[in-house]
Amino acid sequence: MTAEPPVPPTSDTAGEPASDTAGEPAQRRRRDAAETRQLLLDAARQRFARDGYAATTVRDIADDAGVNVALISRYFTSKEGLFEACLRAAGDELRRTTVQTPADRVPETIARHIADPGAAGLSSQLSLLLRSSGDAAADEIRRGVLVRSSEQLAAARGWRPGEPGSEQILLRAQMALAAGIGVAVLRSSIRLDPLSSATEQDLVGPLRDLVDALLPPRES
Amino acid sequence: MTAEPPVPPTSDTAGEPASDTAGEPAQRRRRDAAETRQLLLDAARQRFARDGYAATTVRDIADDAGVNVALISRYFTSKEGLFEACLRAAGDELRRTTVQTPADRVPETIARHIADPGAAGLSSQLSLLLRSSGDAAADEIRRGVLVRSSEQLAAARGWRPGEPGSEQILLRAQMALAAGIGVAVLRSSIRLDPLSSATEQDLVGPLRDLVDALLPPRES
DNA sequence: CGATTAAGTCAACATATGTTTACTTGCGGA
DNA sequence: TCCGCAAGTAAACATATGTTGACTTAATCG
Repeated sequence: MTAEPPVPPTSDTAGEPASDTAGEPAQRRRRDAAETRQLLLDAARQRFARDGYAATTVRDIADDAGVNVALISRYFTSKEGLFEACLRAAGDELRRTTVQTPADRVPETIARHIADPGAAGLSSQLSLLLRSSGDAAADEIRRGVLVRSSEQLAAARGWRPGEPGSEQILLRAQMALAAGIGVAVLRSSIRLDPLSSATEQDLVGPLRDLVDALLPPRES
Repeated sequence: MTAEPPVPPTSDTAGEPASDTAGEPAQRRRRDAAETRQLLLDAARQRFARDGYAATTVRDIADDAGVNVALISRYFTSKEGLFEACLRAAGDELRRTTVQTPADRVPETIARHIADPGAAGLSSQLSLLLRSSGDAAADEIRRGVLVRSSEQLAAARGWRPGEPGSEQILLRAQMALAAGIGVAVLRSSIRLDPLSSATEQDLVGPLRDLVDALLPPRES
């Protein structure tokens, strides 16, 4: 329950990039634990983000990935373990996406990634962040990701930890994050029109207005 | 599958108000189909909103309501049917809450209701709206509720159906709705601090900024 | 008061699902 | 080339869950 058993070399982003949609990638090496692990991770993230944790079965994930169900238990201990791995990956991806953006460019960056309809995009990662498995460990991971993300966003707009008046800024950053997540879900999972068919061009303006209103670039 | 069988007089908001939290309401008439139906509806909405559809079992709901499991099938045909009834109720409640607010007061109204932590509050109804059962009928109901709500909000800010340039306004209204839902979920389900411990006072300012930025009170 | 009917209970069933165990197969080094 | 071991497979198991049907109990009406 504590030790992750045979776990392959944990190389993120395996050699063969997972094909975007159905159909295995041209030809894959017939036996490659790292790649198989990654295939499972990608399939799981997509399912979990779109359908939620409980509605997703391990057989669904295994079929999507084109591998055997038992490998989920082997590589991730359990369905819970796989979910936690997805959350961790989402956290990494989120950090990788938004870190080192010039601070005043943050809203556009977010907007551009939210607009991306791809299954591997940030939109999918954001949706994942409000899925819950009921497991305490997973909840803790998700909370950590959300806290870090909102702090990062808040820091770009003048928030400093502990500084008395600036707690407001963190609160507003969390609301901006919540808004982004809400938009992502209504777009990709619920498919509400015209929101879901809006292009990046359509979204970037309103999203900038939203973020700037919550987190004014200058003083609060 | 099409006819809702014995269905009692469908009196909404039964005589005995459902107790807010655990513990049956003082004394209830021992056999009252309408009240039982309402108890189930309340318990189900709460569970569905907090935990999602698949993660909620009919036995959970029945236990919360203090009634027998079989009554769910009797009164709502199936778990799906109960979920659809919850969505319909959320739609009614949402309409009832936001209709006939002076248009410029909409953000405060929404803010005040989102801030309400009560299980019966609008916050719970909003959270419910992004839960999915995978069933097409339920999806259609939810889409209808979301469309009506966003159109109502958009209309308060100058949107007129079909009018060419005003499609923008509808899009922005949907983003505002998405933001509200995101905030509600992060507050009540995910419990992200400091967002989840913020008071109505803390929320109303940022929320007004958010709505006004997306939907300027005057011209677009 | 007695019978009729609706409201509620109980137990069982069929199935879906997470997980494990024993087995097979292909890869890589000696 | 051959052997050992990791990678993958298949089938079975235990359990949880939605639903049903037969039964019991309390209201209501004559």
